[in-house]
Amino acid sequence: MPNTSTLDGFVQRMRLHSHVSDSDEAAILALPFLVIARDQFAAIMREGDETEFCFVVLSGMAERHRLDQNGGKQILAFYIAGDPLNLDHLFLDLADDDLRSVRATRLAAIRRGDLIALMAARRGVSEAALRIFAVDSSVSREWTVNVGQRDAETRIAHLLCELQVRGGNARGSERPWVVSQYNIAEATGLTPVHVNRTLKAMQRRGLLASGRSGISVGDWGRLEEVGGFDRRYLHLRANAD
Amino acid sequence: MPNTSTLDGFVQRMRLHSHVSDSDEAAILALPFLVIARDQFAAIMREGDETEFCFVVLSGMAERHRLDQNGGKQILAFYIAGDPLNLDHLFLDLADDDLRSVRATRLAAIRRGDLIALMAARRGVSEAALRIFAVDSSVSREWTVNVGQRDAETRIAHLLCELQVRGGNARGSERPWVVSQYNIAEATGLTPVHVNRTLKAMQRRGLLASGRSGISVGDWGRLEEVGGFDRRYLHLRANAD
DNA sequence: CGGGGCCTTGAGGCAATTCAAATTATGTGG
DNA sequence: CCACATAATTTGAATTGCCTCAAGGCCCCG
Repeated sequence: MPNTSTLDGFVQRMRLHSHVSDSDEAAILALPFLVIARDQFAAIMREGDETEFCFVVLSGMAERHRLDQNGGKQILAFYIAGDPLNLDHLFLDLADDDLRSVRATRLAAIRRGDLIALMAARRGVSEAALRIFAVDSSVSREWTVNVGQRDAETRIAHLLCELQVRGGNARGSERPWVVSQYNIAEATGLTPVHVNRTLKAMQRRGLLASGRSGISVGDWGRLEEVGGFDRRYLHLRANAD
Repeated sequence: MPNTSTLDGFVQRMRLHSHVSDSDEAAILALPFLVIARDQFAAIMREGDETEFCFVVLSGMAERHRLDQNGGKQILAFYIAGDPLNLDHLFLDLADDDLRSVRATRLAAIRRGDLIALMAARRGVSEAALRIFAVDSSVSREWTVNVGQRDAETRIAHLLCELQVRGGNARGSERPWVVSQYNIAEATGLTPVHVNRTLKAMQRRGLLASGRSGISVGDWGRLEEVGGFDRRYLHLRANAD
């Protein structure tokens, strides 16, 4: 279990994709940061804001979304403990998306300049951070495929598989998801009504199970199959150390 | 007009987002590269390939796509002259998407190690390249919004606006698009049949005009409006120098 | 015990798909 | 430069997956 008062989870996230040396780890843990607490559905950053901080989830969950002209809202990413929210802001001066908490959440706010300086000083940190950035862009493209090419059940199954695997439940534990059906709708480009109907149908067929604290995996193998889920796009290392 | 035998276009692309010094420009132009020629619809890289080269479009057009289980194909990006195709491959060892030419295309293939070395040696080059990477990921997210939230006409209008602006036709010249209706369908998550019907309807209303060499802008202002197009996500500098 | 999220269900409508085929461009070899 | 092959666009008819609108039920929490 990562220490949720430090950047330990950030290092663990890096280790999903990269080798991180002990000295690089120590340097990351020595980064100064502010702890930011947010209630459910609270803004972290807004489109157009100046990019001063990079955020890392300490506990809870956050999302990135973009609004379009017609009032539509598309969630573009979910961030769980250890995930950086906005590495892109290391290279851009203005935010192009909104960042929001999905539930009560604590974040580490690292000064952009501090992280840039550390990356300039330490090649290993730079590579690990940029690899996360590259992986996140791969995940983002998978979401485009999800909403562009797949029907409702497939979209939902795929999203739920991703959340399980990223959450460390490699084969789909019974641990329930903590996203609402509204969140699923906003992430998959469906209406909440249709998400509900589809989830119900998936429960009836045993793909999903309903516990008291939310929906959980019913049959992981079939869920992966239905979702067309192939975790290669997550670029997980074979042997995390 | 960029010199299509050199990396001049790549520097120009950088200058859409960043200031590039003369010495950085000279260093980029001095990078060794191979020229790769491809006919229409020819593979440049495949998912699973090892990442040895970074490609830059010298002339023509390329795309990135991903296939899903059900045979669906989602185009995730179009690349025009000056655009790097795969900066993500600087940080990953295996390709997660397919890269293909959209028509007859010439590419510069730069050894990954050469570009990494230049970026390590020159902060300005590193910043300019990473900023392109960040902008491309913003564009990618806009595509997710496009297929997730907008109806057929809006999606198509938005895509066409983006191609006009990125192609340097700031206010929508009469220069026709060079993508086929199939390409538009694959990029917008629609069927070619429906793309065709929608394009026809847009022509009837004067949004688009049909010349002999393809479809072109009819009414740029209304096209932007219909597409809900706001170019901020492209992160273009106010004054390109 | 009452209010506000969130989930659930029903009925009807429509945007986009599927399947099928005709027409128009594009290109190529004789 | 024409004949033929191939690709790209166009049109029609029928179907459907998902949306819209509307209302009711559950459960947590003050």
